[in-house]
Order: sequence, then C-alpha cells, then structure tokens
Amino acid sequence: MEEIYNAETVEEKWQKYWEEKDCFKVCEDKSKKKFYLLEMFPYPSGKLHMGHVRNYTIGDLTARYKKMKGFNVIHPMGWDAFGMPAENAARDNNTHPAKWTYANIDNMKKQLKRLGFSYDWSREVTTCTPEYYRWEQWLFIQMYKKGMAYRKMASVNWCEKCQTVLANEQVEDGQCWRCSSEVQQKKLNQWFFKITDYAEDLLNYCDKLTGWPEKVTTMQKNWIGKSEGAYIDFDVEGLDEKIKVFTTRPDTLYGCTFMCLAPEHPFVEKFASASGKLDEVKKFQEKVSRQERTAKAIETAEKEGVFTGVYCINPANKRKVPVYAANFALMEYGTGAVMSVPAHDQRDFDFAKKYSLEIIPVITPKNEDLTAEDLDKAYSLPGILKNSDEFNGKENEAAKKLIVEKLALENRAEIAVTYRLRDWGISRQRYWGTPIPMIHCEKCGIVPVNEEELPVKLPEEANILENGSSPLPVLESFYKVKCPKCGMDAKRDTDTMDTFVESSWYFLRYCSPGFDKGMFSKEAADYWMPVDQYIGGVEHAVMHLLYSRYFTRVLNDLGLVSVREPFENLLTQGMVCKEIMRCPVHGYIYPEEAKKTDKGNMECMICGSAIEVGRKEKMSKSKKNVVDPNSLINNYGADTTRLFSLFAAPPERDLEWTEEGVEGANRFLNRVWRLVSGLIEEIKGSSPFRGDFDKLSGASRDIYRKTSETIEKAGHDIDRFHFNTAIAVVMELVNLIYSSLDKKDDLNREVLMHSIESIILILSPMVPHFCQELWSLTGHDSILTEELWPEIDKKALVPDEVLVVVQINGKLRAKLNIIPDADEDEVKKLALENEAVIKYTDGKTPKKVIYIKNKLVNIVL
RNA sequence: GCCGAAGUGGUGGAAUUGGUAGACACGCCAGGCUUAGAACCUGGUGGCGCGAGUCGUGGAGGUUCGAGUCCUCUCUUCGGCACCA
Repeated sequence: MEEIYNAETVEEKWQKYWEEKDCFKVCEDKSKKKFYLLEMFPYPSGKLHMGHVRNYTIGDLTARYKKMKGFNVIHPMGWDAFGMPAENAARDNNTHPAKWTYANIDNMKKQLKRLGFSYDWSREVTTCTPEYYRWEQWLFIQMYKKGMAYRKMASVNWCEKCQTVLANEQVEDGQCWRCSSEVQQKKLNQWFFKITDYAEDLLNYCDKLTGWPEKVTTMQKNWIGKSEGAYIDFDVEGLDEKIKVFTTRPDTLYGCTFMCLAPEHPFVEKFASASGKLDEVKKFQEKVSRQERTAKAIETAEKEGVFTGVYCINPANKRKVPVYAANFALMEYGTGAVMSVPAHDQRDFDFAKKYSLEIIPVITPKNEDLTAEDLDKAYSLPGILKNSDEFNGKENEAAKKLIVEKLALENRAEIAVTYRLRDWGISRQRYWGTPIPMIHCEKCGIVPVNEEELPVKLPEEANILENGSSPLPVLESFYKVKCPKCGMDAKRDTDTMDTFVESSWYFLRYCSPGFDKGMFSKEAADYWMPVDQYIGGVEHAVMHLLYSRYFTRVLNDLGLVSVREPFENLLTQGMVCKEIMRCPVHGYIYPEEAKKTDKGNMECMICGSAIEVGRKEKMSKSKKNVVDPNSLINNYGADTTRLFSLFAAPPERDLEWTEEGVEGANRFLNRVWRLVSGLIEEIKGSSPFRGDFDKLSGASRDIYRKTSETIEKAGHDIDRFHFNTAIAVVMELVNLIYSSLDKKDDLNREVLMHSIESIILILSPMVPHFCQELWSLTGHDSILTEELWPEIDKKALVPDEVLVVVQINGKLRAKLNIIPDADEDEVKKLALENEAVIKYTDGKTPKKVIYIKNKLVNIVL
C-alpha cells in the first residue's frame, strides 16, 4: 500500500470503473422502496462554480447514503439549456447558441464526472433538444385547449438592452434581473398561463409542505398575496358609470371622503374630458409615467394627484366625494380604484393633508373618542365604529361583514378575494427557447399546430441578429406556414417560451427520459414521484418552485400524473462565500493574485501593495472572490473538495471558503490513509468483529463501543443533514484509534478491522473514491456502491459507566462515575458523601436534592 | 413600514427533549521526530486570577432547583415583501 494517498490516480481509476460497470443506473423496482433525490439542474454556463459543487456534493452524499440504507435511489442530472446567455455568447463570439450550449454541457459534464457524482447519466435530460421541447409544446396545446394558456395584450416589462420582455419576477427594483438596466413598459400581445386559477390551491398547500423550510413557504404565501375584502360600487355624479373599488376595509366606508384612480385607469380621461380638465389630467399622467418605479423612488416619492373634476357618491351615506387620479393607485392591483379613508390609512391621510380634503374618523379606540383634530396620523388599529349610522358602536371586525351585507342587498357590494399573483406571461421575443406551437391565420385566428407535426423545431440555421434580437420574426422559412385549419397562408408565432417552463417539468421527464409517446410515462412517474428530496439554492424559492408546483397541478388535472405536489422535502443550501480582497492599485483581485507576507499580511503579487481584506460575500466574478473548482480538484482532489464543503458548515447556512479549511479536510483524509496503511499488515485477512461485546475489554472494548456509537450518530446526523457533525464523530473515532495504538498488544485485530470497515463505509458517501480504494486495499472484492450502511451492535451502545455531575445550587462541584441506571437514593447518597460536596454544603441540610437519571444531581441548599 | 431567520472562544462551528457550554476542525503555543525545514506525532489553548476560584452564549429583565435552549422587552446583522387599497 502506498504511504501517501494519491488522489489523482485513485479518483480517475474508480470513476472509470463506475462508468464501465454502469454502477449508478437505476430501474423501477416495485419490490424496493424508491427514493427520488434531485438537485436543481444547472444552466450550462460553461463551468461549474463552487455553489454547484456544494449543491451537488450534498445531493450525492444523500443519494449514496439512501442507497446504503436500502432504497432504490434515482439520482438524475440534466441541463436547463435554453436561455439568453447562449445568445449573448453567440453574438459576442460569433458562434451559434446551440454550439456554445453543447460545448458547455460537454465541459460541465466532465467536471461533474471528475467530482465523482453518482448520477444515472442514462437519464440525462437536455431541455434544448427537440425530444424534450416537443412535449412542452404538446402540453402548451393541451393547456390552450383548456383555456389554461391564453393570449392578451399586456403592458409588459421591456428591457431595451436585452430586447425582451421580462416576467414580473424578473424585475428587481424596477431593473432587469440580468443586466440591471431600467425596465420600461411596452404593450405587446403575449401568451399567459393561468396560474391564478390555482392561486388558492397553491396557497392552501403551503402549510401542508411540512418538509419545506418555512421561510420558503412564507415567501410563496407572500408572493401569492391573498387579501380578503369586498368590491364596492360607487355611482358617478352626472355620468352613467359606476366605479368599482376593492377594499379590505369595508368597515371604514363611512369615512371615505375621496376616491383615487390609477393614472392609467380608463375613467380618468373620460371624467376629465367630461369636466373639461383634460389638460391638467394629461399633464399629470405624463408626469407619473416619467416617475421612477424603483422601490427607493416609491418610498421617497410624495403622494400626488389631480382632481378629475368629477364626483362620485359614497353608497353608504350618499356623500359627494371628489374623484382624483393619484400616483399611488396601481392599475395592476384590485380594480385600479381606491376608496380613500384618510382617517384610517396613512397614504390617504398624507394625500388628504396635501390637498386639504376632509378627514372623518369612523373607528375609535375603546373608551376613547377620536376626533379629526386628534389625528396626526392615520389610526389603523381595531376599534369601535362611529359616524357610521346604524353601525355605530359595533366592533370594526364585525362591521366589515355587516356593511357589505347591507350594500349587497342593493347589489352595490360583494365579498371578494384578490391575489397579488399575476398570470404567468411566458412569451419571450428571443431565439434560444422553445417555439410556441401556434399559428396565426387571418381567417381562422389562432390555430394550434397539428400534434402530429410536433415538434416545431427551432431552425438551427438561424443566427442571432446584429442588435442581439431574435432572427425568428424575419426568417421566412420559419414563420411562413399554411394554416392547419384552412390551408391558407398563415404566420407562425415567432415568440419562444420563458425558460422557467422547461424547468417546471424536467423532474418528471427524468422518470422516463427516452419516452416518445408523451411527456413521460405515467407508470414510471407514478413509481418515482414525488421527489423525496429536492436540493437547491434559495434564490428559486418563488419562481421555479411555484411554477413547478403549478405545472404538477395542471398535469395532475390532465390525468397525466398522480401526484399534486412535486417536491416532498426541500433543502435550500446557503451560499458559498469568501472574503473580498482589494489592492489599492489593481482594485479587486483574485485569491491567487495575493500572497501572505512573513508578518501574516496579504500583499498583491503584481505590485506588492498591502491588500485590504474585506468582508465575506457571496462568490462572484465581479468581486473576484472566486475559487475555481477545477484548480481545487487539481490541487487536492475531488474528495477533499467534497469533504471540505460538507464539513465547513451545515448545508442551509452560508459556507465560508478558506484555504486552511480545505487543507484541514485534506489532512484528515491523509490521517485516515496513514492509519489504515499502518495497520494493514495486521488486519488484512481478518474478518470484522462479530463476537460478543461482553467478552471485550480494555482498548478493544473502548474502540468497539466508540465504533458502534459512531455508526449510530453519523447515520442520525446524516438523516437530519448535519453532515459536519457526522464527519466530526468519525474524526473522534479516528483520534481514539490513533491514541490507542501504543497499547497495540491489547488490540483485537477483528475489532480493528470492524472499525476500519465502519469508517470506510460511513465516509463512503462523502469521499467515495478514497473509501473505495481503502476498501479494496483492505482485502474487499466488492464495490462500495453495493454495500449497505453498517449494522449497529446495540449491546455495545450501553456504557459501562455514566458520568453524573453534581451541582450545588446549579453550580458544578463534582463528577461521579456510576453504573448506568443506578438506584436513585444511592446516587444521591454518593453525591452527598463526596468530598468536594461536603466542603460546599458546609454542614447545612439540603432543602432539596434533584436527580436526573444518568445525568446529574443538583443539591439545593 | 411589515414578515422571517440568525447573533456562542482568535476563526468555522458543536450542544435530540431545559441538565458538564465550547464536540470536531482551523489558528496559535509547547514538546517530540529531523542536519534543517516541510510533513507527521503528542500535549495545551474562552476571559480574569499565582491559586482556591470567578465571570462567561448580542444587551436588560423574568420563569425554573437548573436557561445557549422557554417568556417579555431591546440592539445588531442578514433575507423576503412593500404606495397591495
């Protein structure tokens, strides 16, 4: 056996073996319990980053561990291969998106294999292949037939730089999520998925997703944003119109003293022209449209409005109420009209102060009488109604219902629920995406492509245009088609789908990746689904996870799959961080551009200046605080890389990358290696201890017991994703064996063999190449991927003696070693007779003596 | 503004259910091995104190025989939502 562990040759050897022997291939097997382990598939950007490595290491450990626990584990991998970076790269490097994408996939796949991940590559799914998107198009047509996909003119978020529309979720603080340029509004005819039909269902199930972090379900709930209230109709004075408002506070209706419409509300111009105020109103509209829509701007922007010149009638008290157009009213929410109650809403209050509008309190705290003069801000707490006719004196919560009921009798109000969630706009004016399988015919309107003609292939001869936009709208061979219905000349839809569509069902495709009679085989999907453990970044908490839940519901309702929720358990891993380094001359610098001086400071290798070491932040190219997985593997090997990312922090927390930490992980592997190589002559050929624990004594007994404890604790820790502590207990065992080695004469070889075997087995899901090599070297013919998790000898878990601590008034004063489950009175007696205890009790009689079995005695004086 | 999470040694982090705070690792210190270094092995390492001790889990209270853990208030950091009517 080599004295030193050579990661490179060992890793290469076993990777080759695994691949040749197809070790990770799985099939449905109804005799076994299945386990679907899924990691979020990557966008093939070209290279893996440390975030991927961490995500997939956690996944691989879990997959291998579950397999050792006897599950039939499916562990697939694929590529979220459509998307804009491919187009950008194609334009910048004068290549084709497909070429770029496939080259990246090739490269990243090599990297994944170098890390030794146990993927069943026969299930690889690549979303940009016609075999995949064909079925997405098919589903689109089914959804269209059910009214679940529809088209409407919509004001969309338009990014001038990317030349495309963005989903609401892709707009962050009014800026494009990718390029951060300002998002504008543009009217376009768009395809939408009716996710709002499922808003209630998606919301209700949030609380049933007990295997998800609460943080994520809360974010989804916020995103869906249900609010319960009422629609109330206001008559308009002098015009035959009704203004419908949505309010969550019908109890404050009597306090409504003005009305605010969104500037783009259709009534605004209508009213203004009726009253002759069109000029002023138009000026206001223009001003608002120029206003910034970023969160910051909104926060600081003053509430502003303009009187339309028209009054409406408060249906409760018939009061005449002026109608304003106001910058804080949003057309996208509710009805675009707000009944303003300045006494009880802060925005309305600000607005009323600015324009000297009347403020009438209608809710007052119990045992107090709130008047308009008392108010220096809106009162928004619960209370008792006043100034509200027959509702005076009622609790405001109760009044909500009563007021709506009264108005409902006259057809002026109804209970209503609104959601913040919008329908999912999926049209993208891009090339590198799934073509929308629809044809526009002048005579027949919108006609789906015949299903036999699917897929509508993305024409590969096309290339991105100079300005970066899609070639499809100008590619005659693509858009010029015959109408499937009437046979006349017609035009193909030249938009492609949002790439979140592909990732909303890839986990189903993995169940039967080659299936050519549908999206997936129902039989296979019903065997494998739901995903038992999903692992990925928290950045997908809303979009991807919500869309996937939505798609699973749609597919369930179409009878294509039996599950309704796709992901049973979710683990969101933290980010990989590293400190930022800045050279006063060169700005941000890469870690490899810095070196440590003798004094322990960092200096720039280019210019020698002292480097400011900044705080730890998420690794990003722009800050140059990145580490390339490839160089890590080259320097230390895949197993060290894997071990470090598991040991340095629990998975859900951020992981701070340090060179010292990586070296520590490497050191541990070498320590295990040396332990085995030092013992190999002695233990090789021995079988692991299977005898009676009671016959063991001395160091052998201790080691055997510690081994049993380690198997138990490591398994338990892995079950709850505490990988760092699972590794720590193995380190403890290794330390114990090391420190027992000088007592070698006592050591039972079979016990040693048992311990070494156990260490190898426990570590094998984490550092599989390393363990497989040791497994073979210690005389095993089998392949570790077929081995089961080691058995625990329960008998050895019972300690010979337990440590009972003795406290006096809660302070630790003595320790007793006692046989387990000793008689309570005897332990108390022993404690009280203890020398140190006598010193502290000082002859006093204890008031109370508390005994916790096998743990502690607390003497209260 | 609203909602949520987290604050533990010099550092990353341990501590099922309230029961020895600081496992394991990094770093540091000492010793061993070595011609020397690296590597490795052994030991030490929360603060204060020579010591018996004493103080210690962001801060202030509280419950309890006993609190990192439970309750109230508060500070800080991070994340999400946000003119949502």
